[in-house]
Amino acid sequence: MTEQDNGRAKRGQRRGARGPTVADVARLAQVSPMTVSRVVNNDPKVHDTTRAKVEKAIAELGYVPNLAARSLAGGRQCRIGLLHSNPSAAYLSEFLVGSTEQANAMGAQLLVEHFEEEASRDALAAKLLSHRVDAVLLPPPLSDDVLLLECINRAGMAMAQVATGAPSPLAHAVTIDDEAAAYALTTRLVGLGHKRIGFIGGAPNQTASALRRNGYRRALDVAGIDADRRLETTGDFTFRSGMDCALALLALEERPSAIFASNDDMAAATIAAAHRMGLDVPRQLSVCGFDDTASATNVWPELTTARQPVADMAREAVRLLVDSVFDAKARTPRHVRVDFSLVLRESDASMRAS
Amino acid sequence: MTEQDNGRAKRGQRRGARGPTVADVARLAQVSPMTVSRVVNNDPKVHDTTRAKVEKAIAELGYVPNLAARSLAGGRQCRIGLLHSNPSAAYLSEFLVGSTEQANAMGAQLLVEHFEEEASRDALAAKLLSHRVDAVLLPPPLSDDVLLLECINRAGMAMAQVATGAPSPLAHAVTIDDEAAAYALTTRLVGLGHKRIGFIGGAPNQTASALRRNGYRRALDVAGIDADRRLETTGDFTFRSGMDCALALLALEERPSAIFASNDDMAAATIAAAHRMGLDVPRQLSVCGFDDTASATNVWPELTTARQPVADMAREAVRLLVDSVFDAKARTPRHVRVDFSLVLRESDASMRAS
DNA sequence: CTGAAAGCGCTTACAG
DNA sequence: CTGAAAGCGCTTACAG
Repeated sequence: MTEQDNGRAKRGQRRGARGPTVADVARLAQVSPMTVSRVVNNDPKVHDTTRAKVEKAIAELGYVPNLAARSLAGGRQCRIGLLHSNPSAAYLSEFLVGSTEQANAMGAQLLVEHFEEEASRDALAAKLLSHRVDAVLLPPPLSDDVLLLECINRAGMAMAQVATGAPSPLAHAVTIDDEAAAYALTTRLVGLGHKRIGFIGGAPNQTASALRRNGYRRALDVAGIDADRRLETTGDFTFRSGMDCALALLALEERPSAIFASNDDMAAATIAAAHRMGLDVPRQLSVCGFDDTASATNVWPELTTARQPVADMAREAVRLLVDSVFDAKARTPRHVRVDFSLVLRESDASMRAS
Repeated sequence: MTEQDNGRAKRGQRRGARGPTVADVARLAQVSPMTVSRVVNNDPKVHDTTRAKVEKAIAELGYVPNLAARSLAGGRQCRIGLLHSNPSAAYLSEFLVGSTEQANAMGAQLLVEHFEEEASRDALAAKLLSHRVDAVLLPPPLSDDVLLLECINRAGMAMAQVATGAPSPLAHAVTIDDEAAAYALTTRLVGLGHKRIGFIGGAPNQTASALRRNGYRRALDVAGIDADRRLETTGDFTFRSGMDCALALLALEERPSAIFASNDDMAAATIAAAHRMGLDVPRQLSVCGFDDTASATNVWPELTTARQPVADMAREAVRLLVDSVFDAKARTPRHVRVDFSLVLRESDASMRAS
């Protein structure tokens, strides 16, 4: 040992231990770093004996791969831009939880960006590109913005539309069967004896709105109830619009005995409107919502509604995007449909002696 | 050129262009990569002329630093664990938006983890550690979980408590002045002529609850109104608890003419309770909330409330954490207090001929 | 099925 | 104020 080797750090040398690396694991398992990498990445070609040795060493050292090194070496980095403009905080919250979770699990980076209707779509695409975004996640209502889809597609980024009623050939899509869910809920109201069932539609620029309306109409049709167009109103998914529609419906000469609102916020508003007019829910008016967000249980009585698994849908969409970024074969747009369910609470009841 | 240099890729060579690198910028600007790095990282020692040249080259090439390479080389990686158990989706949504935004801006990775009261704190700390989490972000009510704070502290991770009433010496804290906000709101009600003002407190295990109660009491005291303990109730920040408390208050012999609820969900429930009893809000009952989350505008009438800038508070907390991970000097716990504001809407009114 | 070499894009630690 | 060298921890592209 010369004096120079000693005492002070060598040139170019770095400080600080930062946990075990592939090299440490390789040494302990008596294999090459390459083999450790294979085990970590589930390469099926590794021999079982070797794999066991490596896994033992990994457990012993508490090895966790360094994501930064992995994405640098792999040349693969996946940045997903999550664009939101959704006025419903309850929806967005669930969506964010699901998507961040999945993005972390898959080693992707999530950039959350607010997008205003009035903003320029081209400027947005340019911004995403400058942030090196590979793929874009679109919750409603942006999942239905055709101009935006085209713009992002031109910029060469992959896309996933969540909860759209009109999956684009340019994008992945994750949806529930909105028509069937609305049909099921309306049929339930019919089953409870309701014949005059009011409808509050969602924003016309969201394609799912039309599907829900179709489901409502079909249920009435199947039940042999004559459609009365005066019972159909159109809101925009906000509480305020729900209030307006509900007041209009309740002011009708022949007042409906039940109202199906196309989301929970508007259903909550319907209950508020009923109370405002001195009507008891559900005794004098049954109300159903849609989505089963937090709003469904932040009213009294709590809402009977169709549950849309928002967090799961966000996870699935992230999975589709990450796969298409990392694997060219997964680039073909896929449409995944997940199950909805009916959640029965206290806002609806059967038509007895009214 | 030999035949071998040509035609096929050299050994060890990687594929695909992935955007300009420091080397590209350096070449164009005719400086070393090192200088480019300095400019990008705002090193003040770079000469202005040099800096200008480099910045021009950066703009020309549209250079964006590769975060993976940066954190690998820098040896600095910052992973922040966001632990949540908040039942309020409206609050969580804002919190998530703010924290993800800031984490991205600072090149930190955010891991979002749900934590149940019943779960083991030690197991949680172990899990965070195994995910290489450097710092933990705690929104309420976890920001008040002293056992959790101790546990995370023992594991050596930095922490930030958001919206706590009791900043720990072990953690950073970002708060508003809850006492002052509650005082301001109650004083407003007094100014409107109310003398019997009901109070719905938040969960007793959240320290901010006591502060809000103190503010309420002090306002009455300053106004010279005798405190009547029957007007004080305790909820747990959920809609349901707000409903129970409001019904109890409205069943009082001498009914209050105003109710101040410690968050918006409970205030919304108070309005529902009033309607349920046939009382007009605000004509027969004034109601105030706290937080100004989405719930404040998802009721009719919309709530007068104290605005807590949740997203900004989350951003500030992330900033404190990232700084303490990267800079030993920033490790000393800091307490940042941000401003609240009063948002006046339609749920309160002056006491006229009742 | 396994390994040796080179490289991903940046920054640290020096030395001028 | 600026630069040459080495290294961060992993994976790609080969070659056995």
